[in-house]
Amino acid sequence: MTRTEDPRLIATRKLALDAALEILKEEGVLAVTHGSVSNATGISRSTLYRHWPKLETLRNDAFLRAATSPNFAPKTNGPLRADLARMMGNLLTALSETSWGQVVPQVIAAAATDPQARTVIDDFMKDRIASVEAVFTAADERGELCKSAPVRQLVEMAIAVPYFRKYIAGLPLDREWLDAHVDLICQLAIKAHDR
Amino acid sequence: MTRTEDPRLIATRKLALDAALEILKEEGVLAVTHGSVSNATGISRSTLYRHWPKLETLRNDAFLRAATSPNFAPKTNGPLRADLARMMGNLLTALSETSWGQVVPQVIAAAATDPQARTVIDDFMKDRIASVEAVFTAADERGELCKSAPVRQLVEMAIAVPYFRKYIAGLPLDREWLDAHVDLICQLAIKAHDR
DNA sequence: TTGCTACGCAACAGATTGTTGCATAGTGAC
DNA sequence: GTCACTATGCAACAATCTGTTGCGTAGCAA
Repeated sequence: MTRTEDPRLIATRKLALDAALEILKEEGVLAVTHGSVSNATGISRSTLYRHWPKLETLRNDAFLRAATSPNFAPKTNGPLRADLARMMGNLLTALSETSWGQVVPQVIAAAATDPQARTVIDDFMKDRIASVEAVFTAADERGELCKSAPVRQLVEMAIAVPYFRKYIAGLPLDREWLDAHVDLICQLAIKAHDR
Repeated sequence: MTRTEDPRLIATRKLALDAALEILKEEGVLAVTHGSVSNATGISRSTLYRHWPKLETLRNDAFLRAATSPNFAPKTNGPLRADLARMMGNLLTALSETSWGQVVPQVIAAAATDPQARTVIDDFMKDRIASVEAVFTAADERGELCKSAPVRQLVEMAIAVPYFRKYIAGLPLDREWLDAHVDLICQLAIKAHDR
C-alpha cells in the first residue's frame, strides 16, 4: 500500500513488457522468458523474477499489452457497404501489420490451456464483434436492413472468414477477396429474407 | 538402404509418436521434447535423438500424425441442407472430441514461424474445403443451386465460423447455432442472386 | 538527513539439452 | 545355428537454462 507508484517500478515494468511483446512477436510465446527479457533490456534477471514470479504472468502481461494496442473507432456515417468495407479494411490492416496480428496465433494456442489468455482474447473479440455489430444496427436505424436480417450471424461471418483465411487455411487476404466478401455480407443484410 | 524396414525402428517410431501426440494434446507443443517423450515411453533419450536429431522434426511428425487421423467421407446423396448439416455435424464433433481438434491451436501457433507446420495445416484445410465444396457441386448437379451462387465463398463461410467460434472468439458450438448456420448457408446457395 | 524500496550482482542448486562411447540384444541372410 | 549388422539402452559429460537468495548500492519520499 505505497503512497504513490514508485517511478522505477513503472519504468522497469514498461521496459520489460515492451521487450517481452517484441520477443513474443518475433520468436513466439516459448521464447518469452525471464532470461530473454533480461538480455533484451539489461534488466537484471532477479528483478524480473521479483516483478513476475511466475513465467505465466509475464507472458500474459505481454499478451494484454498486445491486445490493448489496436484501437478501432466504428464510424457509422455512410451506407452499410461503405461502413463495412472500411471496418473490414481496418481488420485486414491489423491482421497483416500490427503487433496484434502477429501475436494472435500465439494467444490462440495459449488460450487452449491457459484460462487467463482465453480471457484476454475473449474480451478482445467481444469488443471487435460489438464494433461490427454497431455498424449493422446503425444501418438498421437508417432503414437499410431487411427486417429479418440475421445480424449476429452476419457479423460473425464478416469477422470469422478473414481470421480463418489468414491463420487457419493460410489463404491470402487481398483486396479483391475483401470486395467480394463485403458484397456478399451486404447482399444478405439487405435482401436475405425476401423469398 | 536396408532391404526391409527393421521392425524395431517401426515400433519405436510408432510408440514415440503416439506418446508425442498425447503430450501435444495434453500439454501443448512446448511440452513435446525428447525428454518428455522418453519419460512417457521408456525409450532412451539417446535413441530419440537418433530418430529425430532436431526437436522441430519430432514435433512436426507429431503434428502430421494428428492431421491424418480424422477422416471425413463427403456423402452427397440427399438434398443440400441434409448433406451440409451432416458435414458440419462431423466438423463439430471433430473439433470438440478428436485429437485434431485439440491440436489445432498448437499447429496454428507453430505455423506462424514454422513453414513445415504451415504446410501441414494448409494441406489439411485444402482437403477439408474440397470436401465441403464437393457437397455443393453435387447439389449443383442436382439443380438445387441458383446459377450465380458464390460457392467458394459459401464453403469458406461454412467452415470458417465454427473454427472462429471455438478457437478465436471462445463461443459455444451448440446444436441450435449449427442449425441456424446451416440454414443461412443453404438459403444463400439457393436464393442468393435473385435480386 | 532518514528510512524505505527497487535494483544489480554474484553465487548457487537443480533441471534440461544435446552429444558420445560402449555394451547388449534383436534382426535378417546364409 | 552362425554370422554380420544395427537399433537400442546406459552412463557420463559439458553446456545451458531456471528459479532462488543474500548483500551492497542507489533512487525515492518525507
